[in-house]
Amino acid sequence: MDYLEGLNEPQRQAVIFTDGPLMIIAGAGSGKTRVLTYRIAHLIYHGVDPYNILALTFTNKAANEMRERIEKVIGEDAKNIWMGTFHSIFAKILRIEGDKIGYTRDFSIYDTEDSKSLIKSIVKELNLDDKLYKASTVYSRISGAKNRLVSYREYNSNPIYRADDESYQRPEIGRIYQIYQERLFKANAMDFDDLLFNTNVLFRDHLDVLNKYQHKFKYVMVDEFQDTNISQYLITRKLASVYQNIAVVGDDAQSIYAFRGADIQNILNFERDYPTLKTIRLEQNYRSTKTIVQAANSVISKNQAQLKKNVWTSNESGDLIELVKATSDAEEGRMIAQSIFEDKMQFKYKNADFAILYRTNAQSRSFEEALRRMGIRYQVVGGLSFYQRREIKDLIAYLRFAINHNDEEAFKRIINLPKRGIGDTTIAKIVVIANEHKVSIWDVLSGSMKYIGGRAAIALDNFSMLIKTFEIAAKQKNAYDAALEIAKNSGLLKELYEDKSIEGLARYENVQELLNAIKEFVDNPENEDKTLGAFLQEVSLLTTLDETAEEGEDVKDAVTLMTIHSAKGLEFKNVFVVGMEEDLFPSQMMIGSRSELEEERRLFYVAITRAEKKLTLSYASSRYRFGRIKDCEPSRFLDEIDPRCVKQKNASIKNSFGVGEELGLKNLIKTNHTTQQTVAKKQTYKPSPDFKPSDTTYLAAGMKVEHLKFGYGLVLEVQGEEKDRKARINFEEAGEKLLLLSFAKLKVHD
DNA sequence: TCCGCGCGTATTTTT
DNA sequence: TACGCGCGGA
Repeated sequence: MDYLEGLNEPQRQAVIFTDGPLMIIAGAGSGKTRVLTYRIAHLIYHGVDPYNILALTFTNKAANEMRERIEKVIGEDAKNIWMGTFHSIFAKILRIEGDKIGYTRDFSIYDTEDSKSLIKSIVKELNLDDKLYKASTVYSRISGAKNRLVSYREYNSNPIYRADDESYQRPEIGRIYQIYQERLFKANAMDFDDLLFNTNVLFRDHLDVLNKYQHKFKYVMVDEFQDTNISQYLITRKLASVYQNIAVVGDDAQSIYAFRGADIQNILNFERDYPTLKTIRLEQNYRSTKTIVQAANSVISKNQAQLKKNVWTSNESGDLIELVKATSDAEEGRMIAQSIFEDKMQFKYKNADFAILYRTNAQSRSFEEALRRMGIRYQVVGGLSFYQRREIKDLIAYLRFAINHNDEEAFKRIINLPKRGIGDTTIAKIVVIANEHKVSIWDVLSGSMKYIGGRAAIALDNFSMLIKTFEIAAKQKNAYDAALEIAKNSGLLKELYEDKSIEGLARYENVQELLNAIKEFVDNPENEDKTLGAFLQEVSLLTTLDETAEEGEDVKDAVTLMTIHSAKGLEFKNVFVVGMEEDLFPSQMMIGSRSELEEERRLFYVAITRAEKKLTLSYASSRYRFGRIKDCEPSRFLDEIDPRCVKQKNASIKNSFGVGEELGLKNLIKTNHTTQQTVAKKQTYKPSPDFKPSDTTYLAAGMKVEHLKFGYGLVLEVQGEEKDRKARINFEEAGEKLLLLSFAKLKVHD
């Protein structure tokens, strides 16, 4: 059993303790994946049928990686392990067993966009105020309920929920929830949360089914246990209740998905539910330098809610953490890019040894620009997924509708695409009629003469005939041939082809790329089922993170840019955690309560612990956000790091003069904050009530800011020694340009 | 029904 | 900024 060699004692324990409940508390960098991999290999090596193993991971990527690693140890058998995300595994089971709860195997999976769109239509139909009942608010409320296994019936019968909603002036959420659920069901569709919720229902109401899977999954493993919600926890508990061979691996310090219903409470419940539980702590960090581990520990120790553990390392001390202060987001980008460039030169690093981590996707821009300018290759992970692009969603909607004629959201997307002269009025009418007559959308469509009549009926009739041919294609042909036929005959491909704009060209190529992906799916010998339905199943649960994993063939040497959330589970030699500013990180929306702040702190902990050798933290003293410049304070998290781990590196310019104060411009920009909207609209500057003439600011050396105009940029008309001088300052680069101005000033004095 | 314009407003993380 | 929505004209 050579795979046991090289493991430390707790790791070895975690691998060989196979029978009975086990909880592995795995600190960052403690070799968790290795342990999980060997554990599964160990089971199979000792005669356990891979088919009896269920391994639940957080991302598809994690599952695939683990499968590959297990394959290296035990070979082909690894293919038969049931390994995947909660959502994909239970979607698979629901495909098989869904008929018992009223779904067919072709049910659609609504993504968040579909769900919100459905909520939007319901709010409209109920004539509710869509400002009050914003789709995102309603969605998160419903989602939260489902993750706690609260059905709409309970929601509506329990006065607590209603009282809560009423306190926010939204008493109708329960009603929307009910209609939303009914509409999903009618559409033969489930949203993400339903995949878990309905699995719970299935196992609760159909003991024979539960029994079948309880006996099938003799060994259950859950990775990233700290990120599971109640709904997921209950599923695993049920599944493991016969054999009790359940092993969970997690780190409470890395729980960063509470916003999605993840509950650290699960760890505590786990101890309560399994009195014979064995707990193993993996505390030795193999990844990072002493400095980084120490910094991470010092930060996380500020949290009250945590399990005690002592992460340590025998690695070398390594470099101090560098703290970079920049004056603007643009400068931050340049400084980081410069730093990467220098480190590459000095230490012969590859691009791929660097990662830039940020709190929000929108922050990637300044780094992209700076890296591009320096000719450093980079890849941005996350953001808008390929499968979320409009044209891709459009074609997929056609494919979905060909298979599931009741898919309301797919229907709404494609019915008038390309234009068929069927407008919003008709679409709304169809939906309303379907609901009033208690028939499906498809019934209304195919019987349009009866239900609608008139001119629209002809168009609808043609459409339903078209869909029927697609249905036949989907049934008789393989996924690729069917998709190609649909893309062509729907007119979608033609319309995109005729759009010769740059975006249009890109969209056409994207659709081609989707078709290629379907072709690959069909050609892949590992896929037995080559139907369109099978492809859609694969695709509906893919995320942005999975895409980069699949592009593995042409791995380019690139700096990685991504959010901290996406970085979980990854490691890089050099990590930059950027935008370390109060309100940005921790995010201003998150610091309402202690627990929210603590989640942000865990996020910071995750960021720090991605680094192996060198960690750099940066922040800007002013930042361009949402079309305006904002003064920024350094993040409180910076003060929480053990000061012995940090050394400062200032922007060279920033030292000489503070942008705002020195030039008096801070006031002006601040004043402008209060009148932002007006300014943007009228394109002229309107002083706010507290803007007194005395606020007119002297730049220096007789340059007087006489007049301010805000439009696309900030226009300063400067009067003084150089009477006619005007400086046009683009908002985006204001920080930088203002500095240039002050340089100019100095030169005058010379 | 469709299209374009202008306005207002939202800004987190992802299965 | 950038996106979505509503309104008005064709």
